[in-house]
Formats: sequence, structure tokens, C-alpha cells
Amino acid sequence: MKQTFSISDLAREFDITPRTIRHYEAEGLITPARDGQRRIYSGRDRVRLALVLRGKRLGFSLAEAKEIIDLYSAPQGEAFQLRTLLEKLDEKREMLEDKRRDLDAAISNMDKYAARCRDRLGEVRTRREAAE
Amino acid sequence: MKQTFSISDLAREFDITPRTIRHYEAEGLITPARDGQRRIYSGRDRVRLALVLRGKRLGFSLAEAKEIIDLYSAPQGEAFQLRTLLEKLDEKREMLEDKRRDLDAAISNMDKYAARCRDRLGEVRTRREAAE
DNA sequence: ACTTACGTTTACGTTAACGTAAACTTCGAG
DNA sequence: CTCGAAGTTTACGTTAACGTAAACGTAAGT
Repeated sequence: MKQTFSISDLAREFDITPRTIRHYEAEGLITPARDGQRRIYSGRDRVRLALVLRGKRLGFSLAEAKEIIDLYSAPQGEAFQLRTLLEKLDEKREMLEDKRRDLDAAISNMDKYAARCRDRLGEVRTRREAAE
Repeated sequence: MKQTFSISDLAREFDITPRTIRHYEAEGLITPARDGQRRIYSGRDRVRLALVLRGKRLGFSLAEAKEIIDLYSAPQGEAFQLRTLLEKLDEKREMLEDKRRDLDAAISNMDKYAARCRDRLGEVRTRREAAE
């Protein structure tokens, strides 16, 4: 079950270039194991990569994505650590919810506009039929 | 009711620099009226600016934002125009819904993780109390 | 042994989205 | 009339996120 991946495996799967993956490593977002020089990516590495790409799609910079993703591999040692981790998670969660509000507004905005367009289209048709 | 705004009015309101607003104009995102040299922004200009900024927060490039926003001021002439407009709207809507799925996944992901953290915190507390 | 495919590092190039600075105008307050 | 605040254009600078190319190593197939 100990699946591993080459850099081009992941590049193919996520439709990005190896260069991009190396760049993420240079920025500290992924830290694959090595077989000599060659990079070897574990399942966890793959998950992190997926998280980075999702972060990007949502408009986060690599640095912001790293901040969020690193929380998922933070040390879960004692009460104090867990408390501050929960605080940070809550902070990021609010960021995400802000984005969701923006997104919902954008969607409902567009829906209303599309409805008005369909109304107009109905009118145009009626006019055309009346002219026959 | 014919509210107008100076460039620094809008810069203050949206917490950006005049330079940024001029840049958006150079990219064709806003087209304010002029009083001689001076730019004069209408309420509609202000709305477009708000849309641009929301687009940016959602991770769109200025070019993508322009594509979407321009749909809102597309000519609503005849049936054909309205049809293609509705098609484009539907296409953009799907993009937004994709983003929404990503976002929901990110949030629920984080929620589950936070729940596990709270459980751990509970265990730590219990252990500590048992030690007293 | 030779080619082909994939991997590596190093380093300079590119694009988007502004920042920054210079040099100038215009306008209301003192 | 002079000064300061806000506006303008023009143009070069900067940062993030890679792209691209050079120069090289390695392992498998023919």
C-alpha cells in the first residue's frame, strides 16, 4: 500500500509541469524523500500538492497556502499547542467563509441577471410572434 | 442622486491606491468620464470597481474578471445576442460553482480536522485531571 | 555502445499586477 | 500670489510564480 510517485507522475495527474512541483518544493510547500538525486513522493506529499493547487484555485498565494496547509501537519503535543492550533484554524476558517460570502454573492448576482435576460428573451419572442 | 467620485474617494473607500485604479482603467476594466484631465467616476464605475475587487479576492486575474464583468454590460439587443449571452453566463456560472465545491471541501476538511483537535484536547485534559 | 526517456541543478527570462518616482497642471485656502 | 493638496502622464522598478534553456547524470531498451 506504500504508494510512491515520480515527479512526472504527479505532473501528469494534476496537469502541471515538473518545474512547478520543484518550485513548490523550493518554497517549502512539499518535501519529498530522495533516492540519491531523484525525488520520491509519498501519498502524503501528493495530498499536500493537491491542497496547494486547491489553494491556488481559491486565490491564495503560495505563502498563504503554506500557512494553511502547515496547520495540518502541526505538532499536536500538549494543551497549549492544541489551543493555539485551534485558534489559527478558526482564523483561517473565517477567511474561507468570507470567500464563500463573496462567492455566493457573485453567483446569486449572476443568477438574477440571467433571469432578467431570459425575461427579455421571452419578450423578444412574443414580439416576433405577434409580427407574423 | 447623480453621485460622482474622485479617484481618491474610491481609493479610500476600497482601501487601494489611485495607481491601482488607473491600472484597471489601462486594462479596460473601468472607463470613467473626464472633466478635462481629471477622472470622474459614476456610481456604475464604482460598482464595476467593486466587482473587479471581488473577482480578485476569488482568485480571478484581471483579464478573467473583465470577461465576467463585461457580460453585465453586454448589448441586450436581439434574440441571438441574448442567447449567446445566456450561454456565456452559464459557462461562468459553472466556473463559480466549481470554486464553490473547492471551497466547501476546504471548509469541511478543516472542520473535521478541528474536531479531531478538540477531541485530543479533551483527552489531554482528562489525563491531567486524573494525575491530580 | 548508442539512443531515448526521465531525472537533476543552475540560472536567466517572462508575465501580471501593481509600486515608485519624476515632472507637470490645477485649484481652493490663506 | 503663493502654497499645498490632489490630480495627470510617462516610465522604469519590483515581486510572485513559474517558463525555458543549458549542461549534465542514469537506467532501460536495441
